[in-house]
Amino acid sequence: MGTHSVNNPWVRKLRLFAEVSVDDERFLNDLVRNARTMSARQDIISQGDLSECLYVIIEGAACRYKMLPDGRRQIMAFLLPGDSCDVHTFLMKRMDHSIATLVPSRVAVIPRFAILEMTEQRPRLTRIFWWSTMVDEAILREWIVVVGRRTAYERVSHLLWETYLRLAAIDSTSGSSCEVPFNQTDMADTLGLSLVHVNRSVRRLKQEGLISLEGRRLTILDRKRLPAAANFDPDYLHQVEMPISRVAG
Amino acid sequence: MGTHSVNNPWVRKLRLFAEVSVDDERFLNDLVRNARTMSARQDIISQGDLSECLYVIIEGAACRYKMLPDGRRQIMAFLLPGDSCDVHTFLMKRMDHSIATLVPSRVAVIPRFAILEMTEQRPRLTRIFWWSTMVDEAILREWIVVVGRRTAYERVSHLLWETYLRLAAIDSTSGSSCEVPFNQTDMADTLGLSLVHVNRSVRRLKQEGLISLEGRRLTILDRKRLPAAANFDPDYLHQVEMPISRVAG
DNA sequence: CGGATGGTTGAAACCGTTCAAAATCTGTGG
DNA sequence: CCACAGATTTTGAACGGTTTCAACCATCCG
Repeated sequence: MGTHSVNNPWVRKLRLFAEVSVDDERFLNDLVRNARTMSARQDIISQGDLSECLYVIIEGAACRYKMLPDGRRQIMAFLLPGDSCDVHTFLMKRMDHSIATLVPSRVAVIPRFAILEMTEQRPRLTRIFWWSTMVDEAILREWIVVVGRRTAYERVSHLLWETYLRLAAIDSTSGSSCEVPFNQTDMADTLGLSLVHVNRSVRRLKQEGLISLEGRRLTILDRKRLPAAANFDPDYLHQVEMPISRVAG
Repeated sequence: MGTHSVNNPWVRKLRLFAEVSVDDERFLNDLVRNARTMSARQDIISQGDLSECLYVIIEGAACRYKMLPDGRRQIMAFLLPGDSCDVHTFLMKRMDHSIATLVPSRVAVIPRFAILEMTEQRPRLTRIFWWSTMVDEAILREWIVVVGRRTAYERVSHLLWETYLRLAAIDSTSGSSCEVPFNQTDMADTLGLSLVHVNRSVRRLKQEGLISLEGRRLTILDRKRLPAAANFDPDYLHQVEMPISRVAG
């Protein structure tokens, strides 16, 4: 009935980087027990809040975003099951951005003292945790290249391929298909484009036979040409090379 | 002759976040002794390199950047005296981006074992260090909003004001003037704009009496209207509020 | 003084936006 | 099973911010 160890997406995510001991796993499972159920499009934390807990996505998906005074929105990250708002963040007094669910989700709320306990008593686990935040940062850097120096067509290809790879790493794909956590409006606010132009770029990708996308169901039709269209750098996701060969029995 | 403690910009930078003990200061001063002198426009580390050391800018300035196969460049961060490529980075095997000097610089090269020693024996210092990487990340996130959702005019204003504030925090301004570490081509590659359009936005800022910019000499002529033009969020730099009141005697 | 680097300007072309409307899909309640 | 509202996707047409191309100018420095 309760959460099974193997079903704890946090553990599964961290396993992408290194072995997690049975004891560490128990520790993480305890932390995850009281997960909060949230509906779609709800703030987990809002800009200006004091962040006193660490949030980990157990099920569903969320995004980090910022609003400009006139209503323009920019999404700066997607959080998938096993992802957390970085350890750092909650050490800072005030949030300088918001995090909101994109779909109905379950979010574990981990009190500050538990993390402090971890950093003091579980150095190995802490290091694995660090590693995962490094990858988050690498993604952030790559996104700057995406919005700063890529065309609309490249941007859309890039986001779709990256998302597919990230979902694949946590076993959330079936074959060449997956359920992306965003709609086209979200894509626009992520890529620094207008909704209309995102739609046209998607259309072109469909017409060229690289993808199919119906609602949130994405299917990769050409695993070579899609990343090529994005000018995709195969290196920045670091971890993704392992998980593919990882394939638990 | 040698580097004086008070002149160690690394210590000065970390002092923006919290007290640094005399002993910790000595430790940092030792690390900084053998700084490497570099000319302008030279890679400190290149994409693909194994990063085995931590680099700290002692004098001058550098930038983190990434190239696309066809030569497009995107700058993802400016590193000022006291800044380091994050602790994280050098724990990763391969660099997924490059770091290069922008002007003649001195760069401290700190071996891996020294950092490991620090993280194990100097928890307080390690925490301060962490804090500073948090701010770097916050800047990174803000830059995504800059390139993703702001107009050219806003972007240029934003970069100039942010740079002025960061230089002010490390006592590298004289009154309303400072020496920015980049030229207009660098600005273009930072803001996701063409050189020509950066130039026009700068011209407009001059005409409107918000700034003066001759070569790299920037003077803020209107401390209210410049950040307003940028839609500047006063919060994301977190640390800057302290340093201003800090004013060492 | 000549060569290099960085800044400035004009005109035309283009990529992406904006505005506006229609089509499709989903869930809800009658 | 249908009607209806709300959200999301799709399409067309006109506009405009930004880029590109192509000069020209200024400054620095050996």
